[in-house]
Amino acid sequence: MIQEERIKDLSQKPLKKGRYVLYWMQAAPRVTCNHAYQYAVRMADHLSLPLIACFNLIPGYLEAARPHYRFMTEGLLALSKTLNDQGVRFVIITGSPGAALLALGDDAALVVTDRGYLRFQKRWREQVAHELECPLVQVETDVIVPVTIASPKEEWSAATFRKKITSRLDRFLMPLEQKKPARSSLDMDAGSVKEETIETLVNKVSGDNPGKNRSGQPDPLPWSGGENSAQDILNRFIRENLDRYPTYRNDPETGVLSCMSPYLHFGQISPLFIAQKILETKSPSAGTYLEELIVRRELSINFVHYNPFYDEFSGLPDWAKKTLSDHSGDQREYTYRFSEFESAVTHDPYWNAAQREMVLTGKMHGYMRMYWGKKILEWSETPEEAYRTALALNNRYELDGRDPNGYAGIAWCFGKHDRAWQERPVFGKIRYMNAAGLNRKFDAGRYVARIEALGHS
DNA sequence: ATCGGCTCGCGCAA
DNA sequence: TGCGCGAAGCCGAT
Repeated sequence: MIQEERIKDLSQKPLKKGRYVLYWMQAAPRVTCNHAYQYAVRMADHLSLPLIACFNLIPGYLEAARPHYRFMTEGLLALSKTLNDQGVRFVIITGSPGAALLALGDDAALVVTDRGYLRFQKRWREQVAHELECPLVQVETDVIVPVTIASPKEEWSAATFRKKITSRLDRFLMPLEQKKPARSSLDMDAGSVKEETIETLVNKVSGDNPGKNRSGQPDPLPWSGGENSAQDILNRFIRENLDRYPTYRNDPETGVLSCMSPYLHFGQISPLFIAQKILETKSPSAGTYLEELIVRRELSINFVHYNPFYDEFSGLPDWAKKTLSDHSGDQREYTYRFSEFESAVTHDPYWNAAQREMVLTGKMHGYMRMYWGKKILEWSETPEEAYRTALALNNRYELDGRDPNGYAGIAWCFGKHDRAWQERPVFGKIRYMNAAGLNRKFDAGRYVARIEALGHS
């Protein structure tokens, strides 16, 4: 079922006479459990037209984050095969955002797309909606509950948001029927559009300079992209670790996490699909996992959607900005600059291990992310600088960087979605964390040893 | 080991 | 306007 609240006509233009329906697949490059894809299939069948799908690569991203680009490309390679099996031609285009897409859109009766919540994703869709001659219809599929339905405003905390979103699961946590289009588009031409072949893309990322990229991050990272990989990892998580999840999710040495965040970030798996699989197990641990997947994840989306300053210090709540500013001049026991944080050379072996885990694997353990962010706040000249450092490192090295969860996660370290605590130097009333806390939860020494071994292998 | 206090502002009842 | 509630941790008292 595709709830009408997921669907938004972005331009209110009349249908055009076209050769096909185009699904501009951007935030959700997957076939399984994709409301936007299913909407496009239905519209194509309804109009008796074939369906073509396209993905627009942004060149600027390429140089900045090679392992990320590779992960995405692996996903696209698999996706291309799956789409072809369904009789859908898949066109990959590059070049400045817009131009090639508009050319493809020239021959379309309508264009369907998925929804993103970050500034550039919104702007991009607005611009394309404006410039296309046919309608652009957006279908929201990377959330269980559409963002504006979950709440009409920026939420204060998980507590205020939880009631609202859970009350809407009845309607939105519903299976989506998977249909193939009736007509094939495999032998259609894409007009004047300059296409990238998958082979070219793979060569671009694997040909020159394998091993390490500019940032010192291994290439490839120990993850392979694509919806099949995502589903395999999910199945293994359910089989081996879901039951232990509530007890051990804060223990990086037990390794019980689902590791879905990179796949969710790139849209290679659907949160609805994950939630259904988890619920099917009837495991007593389902509730704890779904709290993270639904309440926390969609709270992050609520944050970036409603807060225009989601990536700056100024987006924090007033009490947090005030208390941090009050303590801006406090003496810091240690201070480091960006490059020192980046190369993991602080005095703290736990912090360094967390930073190295992120660089070496593309995914820092969730519990360490809190400690890591708190310490950047503690050891930077100013809270504003700390905020920039944490966000830049997160975006550069985490495979799930530049995700709503990343922005909300960093903001949380600085008080967002949290409460005030006993006032202390540097932090003010922001929640404090220290190394003793790590050792209360797990054997932090073993964690350090394991990460060091990773670096030498 | 376990427990209460720390502290804020939302959201609802009056 | 007032009050109950919740919140991914620390710290010190028991």
